[in-house]
Amino acid sequence: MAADKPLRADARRNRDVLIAKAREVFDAGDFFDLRFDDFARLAGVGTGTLYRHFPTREALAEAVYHGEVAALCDRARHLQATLPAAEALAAFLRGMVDHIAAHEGLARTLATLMADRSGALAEGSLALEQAVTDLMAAAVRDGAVRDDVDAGAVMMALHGIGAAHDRPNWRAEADDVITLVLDGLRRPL
Amino acid sequence: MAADKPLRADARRNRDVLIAKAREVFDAGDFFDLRFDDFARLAGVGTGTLYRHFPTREALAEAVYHGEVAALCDRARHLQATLPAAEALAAFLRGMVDHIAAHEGLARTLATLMADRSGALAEGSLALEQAVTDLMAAAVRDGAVRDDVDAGAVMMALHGIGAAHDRPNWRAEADDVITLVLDGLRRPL
DNA sequence: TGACAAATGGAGATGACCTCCATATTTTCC
DNA sequence: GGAAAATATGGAGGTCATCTCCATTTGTCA
Repeated sequence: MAADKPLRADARRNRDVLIAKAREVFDAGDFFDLRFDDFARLAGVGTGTLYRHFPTREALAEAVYHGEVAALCDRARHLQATLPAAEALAAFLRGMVDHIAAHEGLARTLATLMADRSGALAEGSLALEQAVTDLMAAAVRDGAVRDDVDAGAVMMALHGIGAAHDRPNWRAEADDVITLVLDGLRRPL
Repeated sequence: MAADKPLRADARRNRDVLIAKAREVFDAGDFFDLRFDDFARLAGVGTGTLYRHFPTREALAEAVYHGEVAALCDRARHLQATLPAAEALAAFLRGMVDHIAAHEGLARTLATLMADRSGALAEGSLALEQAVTDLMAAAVRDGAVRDDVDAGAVMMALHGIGAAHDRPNWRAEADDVITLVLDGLRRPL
């Protein structure tokens, strides 16, 4: 996973085009209506090129997801540096809901692909989970959050939010989940 | 959705065989490794018969899911009739985790299919959501649970649990999610 | 029992996915 | 700068799962 070989110039260009186009199509929610071959044409490359760069739909999604996760992790670090721990955690989780709401198609597409039992996308989540772990650890140190529950549970709840994007009352319910999690995380008693 | 036409005897028999076999295959987790046509043969019917009864994999899953939901709803009613409201709610949610754990393959299969943006399975969840709504309403009446969060949020959290079945530490994290939800549901302050 | 309706099953059309390789582009080395 | 080696391209076509269609079988009702 460490050293990606130095890609040739045209290869790198095509790869970037594919990822950019994929993000676009994901966000529009049209990904599953599209033959994979047609996606290649849409991006202006041959099918062979598409398959060499991304052997499966999941591989493509993983690449898109990476960018997403990186941005979220940056936000987490920024919040942690500028706010008291408990507030940083709350702001991050509330912000996740905003973010998911703003990229509904993307979230839905990623959630769908994540469900296919490849587990490929789960690896991409590790960085995100680490960010949540850090936020929580800081809050525990401040005594604002219980220490007997770890980030995995929060990730599960977030996953539930992301996967349920077709519920009619999604936004309010998503906010409620975060409320429950945050209130549940305050030490009981 | 109301009046299912009276099925002919052989049709009903085949339908039942298909559902039974599907549950079996789901539970073994082999559903996606299997050509749909081969599933027909496995159940001892022709492909035409399979497709007439269940036009898609999702339709088949929905039928299996119905049975599952019905059983869970019965359990909810039983708990509600025999325990104080708050305990009934807690027992039900804890029991959901047990149930999912005991039918890992089934849960994973249903979660995967549910993610495919058909929303077909979501309808099947309505009865389950109603059961949770009832349990929560009773607990609110007892003053044991806050009244500003409704069942939808709990459903989301449960969905997250069911969808994340490949996490290495699944069981502990699932229990933690329930803990957070239950503690979050106690009135804050 | 006969006649009508409902259901069956599997052969074959359809179309998505992916491989393969002759050609084109980039890089390296003198 | 140019030739050889290495790397990447694209799209034609093979493969295989999905789904349709209808001649035949099975069940129902009077």
